[in-house]
Amino acid sequence: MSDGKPPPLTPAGFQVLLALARGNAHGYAVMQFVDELSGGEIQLGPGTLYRTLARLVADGLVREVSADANEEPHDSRRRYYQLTPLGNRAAQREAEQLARLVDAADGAGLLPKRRSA
Amino acid sequence: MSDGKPPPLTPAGFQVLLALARGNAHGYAVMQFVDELSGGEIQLGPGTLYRTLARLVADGLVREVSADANEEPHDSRRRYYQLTPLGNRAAQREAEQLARLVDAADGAGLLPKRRSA
DNA sequence: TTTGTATGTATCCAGATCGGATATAATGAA
DNA sequence: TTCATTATATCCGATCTGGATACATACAAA
Repeated sequence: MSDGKPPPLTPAGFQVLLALARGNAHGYAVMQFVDELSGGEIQLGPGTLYRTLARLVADGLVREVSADANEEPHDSRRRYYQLTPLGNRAAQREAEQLARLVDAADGAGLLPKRRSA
Repeated sequence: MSDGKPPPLTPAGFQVLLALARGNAHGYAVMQFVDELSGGEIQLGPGTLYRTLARLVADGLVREVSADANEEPHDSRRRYYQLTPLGNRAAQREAEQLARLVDAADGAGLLPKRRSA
């Protein structure tokens, strides 16, 4: 089985998993998603991106899949990736961890007007 | 001035700033706070902790202060730290960044029952 | 056809960061 | 005195990152 408990995530690793949680994507699209979501403040860069993808595949959190056919012109360079069940659980764990952090930040008055109600 | 825009934060750096946002504290207390907040899943360890504190001080995000006198027995080993205004802004920025990430994770269905309403 | 630009993946390197071990010392209780 | 806990500090190997570089395909324009 590729199951058990997921290995610890790096910050870049979570960014990639989060992008893939919205649907299968190829590397370059992941890069753009991260850039847009952060308003340009976080950028992966090719080095970190493809290295991270390779590690996630090696750890069983992500797998490569053939183009979903619903893609338009079919660009032969693209390599698509998909979350595995293990990767999904890892992303959930990390998201909950981050949510706890955000709650604490909110409680410390670091956020404008959040979930205080 | 120590102002301008705050330098980028490392994950460990934010953990420390978040702990200090709740009030001045000494290093060991910061370590325990991080451990408890994460339910034991994140541990700083002395190496990362004191190295990070030194860097934050060097960057002007944190300053050392004398024991607040409201402390009980007065342990001469303890060194207390306090957020600077710059450090507070850096923590705010990072907290907002993380909140955006958590929102995205929620939108992708990675969180149990969050702010979806 | 040729040229040029954007897209897409991949690897390499120097520097930054981290976890854990180790060292040292003061505190407080037995 | 003895001992475990608290507290700070430094060192080392391993990991992670950003940016440069390289290379190839797609596509539009000339």
